[in-house]
Amino acid sequence: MTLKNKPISQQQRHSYHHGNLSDAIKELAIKLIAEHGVDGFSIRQAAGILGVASSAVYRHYQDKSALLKAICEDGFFRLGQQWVSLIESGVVSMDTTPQAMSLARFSLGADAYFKFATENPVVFQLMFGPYGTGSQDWTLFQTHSTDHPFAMLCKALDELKSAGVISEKARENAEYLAFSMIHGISCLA
Amino acid sequence: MTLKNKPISQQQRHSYHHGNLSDAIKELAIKLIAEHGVDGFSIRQAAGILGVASSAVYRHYQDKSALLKAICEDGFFRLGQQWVSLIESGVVSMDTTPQAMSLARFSLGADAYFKFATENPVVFQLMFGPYGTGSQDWTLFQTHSTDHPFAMLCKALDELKSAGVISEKARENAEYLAFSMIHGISCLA
DNA sequence: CATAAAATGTGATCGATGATCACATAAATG
DNA sequence: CATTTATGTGATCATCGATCACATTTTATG
Repeated sequence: MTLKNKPISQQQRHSYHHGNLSDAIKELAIKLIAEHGVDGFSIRQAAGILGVASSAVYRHYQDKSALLKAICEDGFFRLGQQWVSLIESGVVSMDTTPQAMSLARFSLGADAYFKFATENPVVFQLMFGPYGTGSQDWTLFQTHSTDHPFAMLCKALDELKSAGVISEKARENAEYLAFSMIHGISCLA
Repeated sequence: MTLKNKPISQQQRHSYHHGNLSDAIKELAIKLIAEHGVDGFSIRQAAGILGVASSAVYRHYQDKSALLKAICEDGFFRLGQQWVSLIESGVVSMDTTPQAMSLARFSLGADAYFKFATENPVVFQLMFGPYGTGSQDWTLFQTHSTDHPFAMLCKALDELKSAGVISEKARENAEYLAFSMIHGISCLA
């Protein structure tokens, strides 16, 4: 969803319209889930804290699971962003050979992934839980946005192949193996 | 919990006492969760299917989460069992060197883990979800039973070190890395 | 600017759920 | 056989997710 226009910090007093309920409830949900667990989280309670009727939430999300899924989408988006910004931060600018470049880029992906998992444990668990990729549909993975972590991983692997760091054979379906390893490591962090 | 005495298949008609509600509800829960998801599962519905009052379930489990946690414990127990039986199946008996032995044993652990994940997707997801190791307490990991998968992994790694396959340095905290990798790979299967 | 349309929030309400209770019945024990 | 313990029943409560007609605010349109 990529953050709306209005400032979040502004605790606007009761003016019938909340102004940014769509984002505020996602933010609050993450906090509440961290405290009371996923199934300890209720839309009613969250709405109450925000000083809003629970039914108002359903203007923005069809469902409780839709809200949680939206949080997951945010997570994938932010993870991709952090990966990009890590690459663009110029850490690899000193390297010269394409081999070293592609390797560094790949490694930065793992770093971003790991960092995200440790800094956003709730969202991370949600992303790969029943509401994220663990859900029935894999739409969260099938996005073709170039910013999507999975797409970026594929690109990083392609670069590794082009640079000759890994063989054509090793490249085949390597995204699943690489993703699994990075994910597994991040899981227990 | 390791399976009670009575046969499960026997669909005993209404005799006030169910006879094996404790196990039957776990078994049914796994099926229902596979169909309707974790939060689509309700104790009432499950009890109804078993022809029993929902309150009866609370004689065996304090809580809904207690029921799910029990399913996770079963999962860890069975996973450990399958690992052991895989080792004892004699697949490695032909190898002679301790190096090859320890390596084979380690590899069998990964096999068992992967096999379990693919054959029991619901339980596996539960085991590492909010009710398993993802929950607040890590008691499911802190068990000192030698049959526990994590304990067995540590043993397998110790064997690798003793056999000289890996160095003392590489052994340090390797259980976390190894477990993470195996887990990550099994996750996406 | 006025007013219609769209977006957002309200309060009431429904059925289902998790959980607890006193009570009933079966099984185990001596 | 009698008593204790394990197990199941039905009623009940508060809470939840979700939907509804209606109210209010914002936005767009003539």
